[in-house]
Amino acid sequence: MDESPGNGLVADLVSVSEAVGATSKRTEKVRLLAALLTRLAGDEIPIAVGALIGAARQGRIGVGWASLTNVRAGGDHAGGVATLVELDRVLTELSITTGSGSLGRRGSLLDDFAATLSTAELDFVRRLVIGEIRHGALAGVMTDAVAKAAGVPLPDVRRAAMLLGDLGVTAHIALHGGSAALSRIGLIVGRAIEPMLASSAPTVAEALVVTGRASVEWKLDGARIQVHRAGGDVRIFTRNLNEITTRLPRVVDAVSRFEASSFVLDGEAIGLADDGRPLAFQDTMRDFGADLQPAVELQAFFFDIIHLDGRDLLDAPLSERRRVLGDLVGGCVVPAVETDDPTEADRFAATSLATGHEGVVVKAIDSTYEAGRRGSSWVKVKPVHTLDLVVLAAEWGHGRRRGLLSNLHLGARDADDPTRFVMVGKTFKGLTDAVLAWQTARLQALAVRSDGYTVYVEPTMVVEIAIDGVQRSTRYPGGVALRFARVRGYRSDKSAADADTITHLQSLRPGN
DNA sequence: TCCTACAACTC
DNA sequence: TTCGCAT
DNA sequence: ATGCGAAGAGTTGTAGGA
Repeated sequence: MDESPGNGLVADLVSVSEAVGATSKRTEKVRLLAALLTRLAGDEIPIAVGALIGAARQGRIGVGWASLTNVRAGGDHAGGVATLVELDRVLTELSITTGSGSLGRRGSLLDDFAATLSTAELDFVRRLVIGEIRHGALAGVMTDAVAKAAGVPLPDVRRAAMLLGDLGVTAHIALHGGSAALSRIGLIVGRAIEPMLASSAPTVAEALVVTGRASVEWKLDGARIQVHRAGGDVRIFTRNLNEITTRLPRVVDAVSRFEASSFVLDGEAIGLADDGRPLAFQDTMRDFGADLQPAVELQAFFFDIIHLDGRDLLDAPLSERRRVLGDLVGGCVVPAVETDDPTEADRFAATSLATGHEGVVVKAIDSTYEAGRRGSSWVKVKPVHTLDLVVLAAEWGHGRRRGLLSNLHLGARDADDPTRFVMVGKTFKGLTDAVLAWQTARLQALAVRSDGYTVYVEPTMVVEIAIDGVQRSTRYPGGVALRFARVRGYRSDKSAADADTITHLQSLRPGN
């Protein structure tokens, strides 16, 4: 691909991105990127950071299943066709090689394009150029490089980037002001920071082993929200820092009455039925996703507070944050109990489930608010259901799963007709490389027909599938679909006649 | 104008 | 969102 | 321990073709 002679920045970006793409060693990437950062002028730093995050991983990226799947099956994760078209333009302006051909025709050359850069990278660069960039996915290598270039501790850079929501600006500050300048950065009410995330454990007892004494809290099955109020100005953000203030009038109204002048709250938006039980997730999302008419129904329940009246609470222990939270939000608090006793915690979790909620989150009682991180301080526990289902077909994988049959079509047995199976979902999760290789051979041997990307097989293989639950579906003929299905393992000891029935799955639907 | 495919978002 | 793999 | 890549279910909103 030819590169037009650009200015110094572009030339640097191109050469460094090529060098970075040529090595698979993370430390070497970091060294190269840091070296570039140290020789850039001030206002070049933010743009370079974003552009390089895209380029940094060039050459070791998958093919990008998303483009294909998006076009054919209506999936997502791709960033979309329009995004790719725009990015092609952006990258051309930056004289960064983007692979072969143009992207003028929808769906035509997406695979070639994605083979060169991942869609997530492209989206990151697009957002950089149109001014939406935030610290986010794929910033790991770059964060390391910024710390190295500035000669400051990595945690300082992470913290600042998290609070500013912008790694480019953070790099600028780090390179010019060092640790001292970074440490002066605080949370700004009105600007979203990355929410703290939770790991997961199979049981409450195991979660408690990780956390020690904990606040055990109901896990509500809604949408994560971060609510800022500065004086009378309320802003609400999603988990991915999208602003959705106007969609949640009831929440705006509620927090407007809290008696404080400024605060930042972390919580969940969810709809409740008249009897107080939570709406099905998809019904909460119907309101949450609707931009045109506001979701009057959805209300907020808060489980954390990270700022109050000029004081950042990020470094305060959870025990104190919960106290402050309770005083501020009153009844809008997520039910919680503080304990280190597995039996008591289990009882509390059972209450959550009995009320219709998802489970619990077990949070170390002394932990600070580690924004943007998925540490061990928060551990979620949800019940797992297991089913035996029949493999009806498998789709060829993309990227690192190219050449392997990956995504399984799962069917439940029709109790009345042993020759019929009702598809209830797909899964690609839980498969090790060894199982992937084995099933590729096995399923091809069982193939009855193939259309180039899906291989349909004799319905004889039984897989044990773990799910979080089932939901009503209009897509699948049985009216039921699996939620978060993953493979536990093949059950070669079982035949299709032993598989769970569609009737059984239907009985699992909420409301039955 | 209706309908479908796609995009962007939640989990 | 879950999970497996690489670092 | 952390980040990445594989790809699932649902929802609303919109561009564009019939």
